[in-house]
Order: sequence, then C-alpha cells, then structure tokens
Amino acid sequence: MAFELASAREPNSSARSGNIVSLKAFQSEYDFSLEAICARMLDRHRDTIRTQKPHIAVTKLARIIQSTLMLSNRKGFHSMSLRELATASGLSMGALYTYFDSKDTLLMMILGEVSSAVSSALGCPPASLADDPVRRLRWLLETHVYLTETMQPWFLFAYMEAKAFPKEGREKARRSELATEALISDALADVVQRKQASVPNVELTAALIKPLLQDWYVKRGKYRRRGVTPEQYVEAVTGFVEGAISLRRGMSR
Amino acid sequence: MAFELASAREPNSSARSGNIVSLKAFQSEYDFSLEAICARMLDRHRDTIRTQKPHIAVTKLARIIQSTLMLSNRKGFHSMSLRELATASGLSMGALYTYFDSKDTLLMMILGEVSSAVSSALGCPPASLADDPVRRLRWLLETHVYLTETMQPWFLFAYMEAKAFPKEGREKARRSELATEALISDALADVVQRKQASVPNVELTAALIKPLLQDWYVKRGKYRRRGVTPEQYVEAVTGFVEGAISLRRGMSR
DNA sequence: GGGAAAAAAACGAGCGCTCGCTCAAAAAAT
DNA sequence: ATTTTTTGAGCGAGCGCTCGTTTTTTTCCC
Repeated sequence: MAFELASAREPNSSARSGNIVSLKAFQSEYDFSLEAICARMLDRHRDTIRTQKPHIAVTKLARIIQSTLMLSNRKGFHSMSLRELATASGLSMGALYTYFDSKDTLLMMILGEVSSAVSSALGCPPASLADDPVRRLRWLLETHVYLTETMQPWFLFAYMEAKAFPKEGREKARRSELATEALISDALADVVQRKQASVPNVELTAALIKPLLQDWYVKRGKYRRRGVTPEQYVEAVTGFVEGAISLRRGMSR
Repeated sequence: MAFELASAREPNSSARSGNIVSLKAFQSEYDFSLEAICARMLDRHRDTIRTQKPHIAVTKLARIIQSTLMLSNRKGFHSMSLRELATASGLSMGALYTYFDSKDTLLMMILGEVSSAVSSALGCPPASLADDPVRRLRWLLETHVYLTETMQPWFLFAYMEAKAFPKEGREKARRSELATEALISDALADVVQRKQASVPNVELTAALIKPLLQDWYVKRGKYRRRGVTPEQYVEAVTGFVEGAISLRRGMSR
C-alpha cells in the first residue's frame, strides 16, 4: 500500500516517453479510482455539497456515484428513480440531496469528471512524440483504450445519456468528442505529410477510428465474455488502423 | 408514378447479382418506406390494433411511429410521455391506445420491424456471391449502410433503447446483432481460407467492423453535417476494412 | 339521392400511482 | 450543549392508462 502510493507519486515515465504498453502502466500514471475522482468532484462542488467533513463526503459520494452508474447503465438514467438510488446507495432520499440539488446536477457532475479525465489523459501527448506521428497515433489509441477501461462505467454513462443532457452538457460532450477526433486527424495529417503512410481521406478516416475506440466501453460486456483483454484490443485496433492507412507493419515500431 | 410502381414490381436484379452500387438501387429492390413498414406492422398486429379499416390504420400508424421515432431519438423513449406523443402525432390519448395496448408494446412493435428488415435485407446474400467472399463482404457492408440509411431513425431507436427492452426484446436484439457479426466473420473466414487476404484474428476483426457500420446511423447527423453521402461512406468503410485485412486494392474489383 | 340508424373512430377528463424534491424532527457527532 | 448529519412522510406535478361520451363515417331503406 505504502509502496503503491510512493510509486504513484513518483511515476515511471512510460506515458511521458510514449510507451504505455499495458493497462497497469497507465493506471500507475493516473489515479482514476472511484475515490480519487470523487475527491476531485467534492473540490469542484464544495458550494452545492452541504456535507462538511471531506472524508464522509467522499465516502458517501462514492457510494452514490457507483450506484448511479450501475443503475443508469442497466436501464437508463431517466428510468432510475431517486428512491432506487437511495436504496442502492444505502442513503435516504434527503441525504442524497445534501450531495446534489437536482437529478440533473448529479448527471452533470458525472459528465464533468468524464470530460476532465479526457483532458488530463489525452490533452497533452508526450513531447517526445511531437515529431513521430505514427507513435503519437499509437499512443492516442492505447491511452484512449486504457482510460476508458479504467473508467468504463463513466464513459458508457456519458455516451448513453449524452442526448439527455441539458443543452450546456450536450455541447460540452460534443466539443469533447470533436477534440478527440481532432487529435486523431492531426496525427493522421502529420503521418501523411511525412509520407509515412497514405490516407485517402484524413477527416473521414479519423471519424472511422472513433467508433473503434468507443466500442471498447460501449460493448465492454461482449469483449469480456470473449476474453479479450484491453491489451489485446489495443493490439487489434492498432493493427486494424495501421493496415487501413497503408502503413507498413513494423515501420518505426 | 405508374412507371415507378412498375419498376418496383419488376426490380432490376442488381442486388441479386451482388452489385448494388448506390442507395437508389437498394431502395428500388426493397420497400422500406414508412408506409410500407407500417402496412407490414398492421398485418403482424391485427389482433392488438383495434382499428378496422386498413388504410386508416396505416395512415395513423405512420404518424404515431414517425412521432415516436422523432421524440425518442431526441430525448429517449422513456422520457417521451404519451401526452407528448398524442400532440405530436395529432391524435388523442385514447386514439393511441387503439393501436397498441401499452407503451412497451409500442416499443416492441418498432423493434420487430427493425429486426425483420435486417433479416430480409441481409439474411440471404445473392447466391452468385457464394464463392466470392471478398465481394460478399463488400455486399454486406454496402447493404448494411444502405439499409440503415433508409431506416436510420428505426435503427438509432433500436440501438439506443435496446437496454430498456423487456427481456424478450433485449435477447432478440442481441441475437440479431450476433447474426450480423456472424455473416461478417463467415465472409472473413472464407477470405482467409481462400488465401485472398490475411486476417490475424477473424472474430476480433469482425467485431471491429460492426461499430464502423453502426456509426453510420448512430452519428448520422455528424456525417450529414460534413456532407458525407452514403455512397462515400460505403467507399470509406470498404477501403478501411480491405486495407486492414491486407487485401490488395483492386483485387477482384 | 337523402336522411335516419348503426358502426367505427376519436376524444380527453380523470384514475391510481410514482416521480423529483422538501423540511421538521430525530439521531449522531463534537 | 451545540452543531452536523440523517431521516422518511408528505407535496404537487405528471405519469401510463381507461372509459363514458362525442364526432365522423358507413350502411341501407325509401
């Protein structure tokens, strides 16, 4: 435990150098555990969360969020009643309302953490990959899969409930999605410019890569049932994409 | 008009021969217009639909279904109230209930037409493609895109509301999805067996093709905004897939 | 062809219920 | 003793659904 904490504070620099290679390596770079996210959530919403003691607030928040994600992903956020949520999280109706002031706020709080996680994990690719777009593309695919693996219920929630967001939230989701796609198409454009591969249509190809990344968390159950690990999925997607863009296998590997 | 009907009854045999090439060609093979689907719907539910006159029933059904798909795809089936639906479709609450006996039945009626459409359009690939798996794969991709283009709101509905189905419906959706994937992986396996291309992992590759096909109707708005036509999307997906499975471009084209 | 009788279709207020949400009081922590 | 946290019955609104009634269409006899 102490050791793990130490290694989390002094991370290996694998992500910085652009070689993540495994889910574990990714997870030792970033703390996207339920508790850590809920702690950040508390910071961001000190004004609406009426519970004073941080350690109590974080604990209860974690139970609320976990139950919300479970119930929503099973039958939809709108179909989940707050009475169900109270039962599942072991709190009373009233207690729930010390953590959010409306059901919509709860939804937006979760969305906020998802989009913040995307920014912090994908926002700044390691500088060492600045002039190696092929490896930068791989890094993007890897990091995306490992991030969404770590926060799978969160991403599934954001994906499924996006259309129910109050307008503000829908736009945030759209912007976040376009930003990810832009990272991909930038890398692709760079690959083309350096003549490391040929891509007939950069924009459209980037658009097609997105659903490959999304499928990992949207259909997570299917892949689990078939015994596909995150690492195998990264391998498959990378191979698929690199084949599709006529990149010679082994090039710059 | 008379000419169009005649040509619909005596279709060109493009789909049968495995060359669909365009959305229009597909649509002249199969009638997946709102009215035609609602007519089939009426046949299938004569016992629950209490309206006697077929032409009245079909007209009203079309308005109900169209409004249901519009409202549901905007904010979710569960969030759509029957009062909203009554207003949008121009019927009264009571009139709605002559066409279905519960909100869940309405959902299942729509799902039924979607899964029936999949069977009839993808169920039996043209016999002429039996021993040409590369062209069969292309036919599958094309036909899937053109089918889902023609019935986009239906497919989006089925995709988004799948988890809300009463168990029976959820399994139907799952079976239908797996069947499509099986068609793809059969073609892929055949391609490999005939050594026309190399695919590292047939199952996983087939699984990755599925989200490419789904993206067309799930994110239809994005592609419309960018001016991507169904034909261009077919072209892009075909190229992407054939590149990924190391098929030489131009082979058997 | 026209008008009364019968059949079909549409109507919408109202039912029982559950929803999101509140707040006075109890319980727990300090 | 005082503050913090939790409780859960209760509120009005809105839900899916029903059914007595009205409106529209069809039938049929003269």
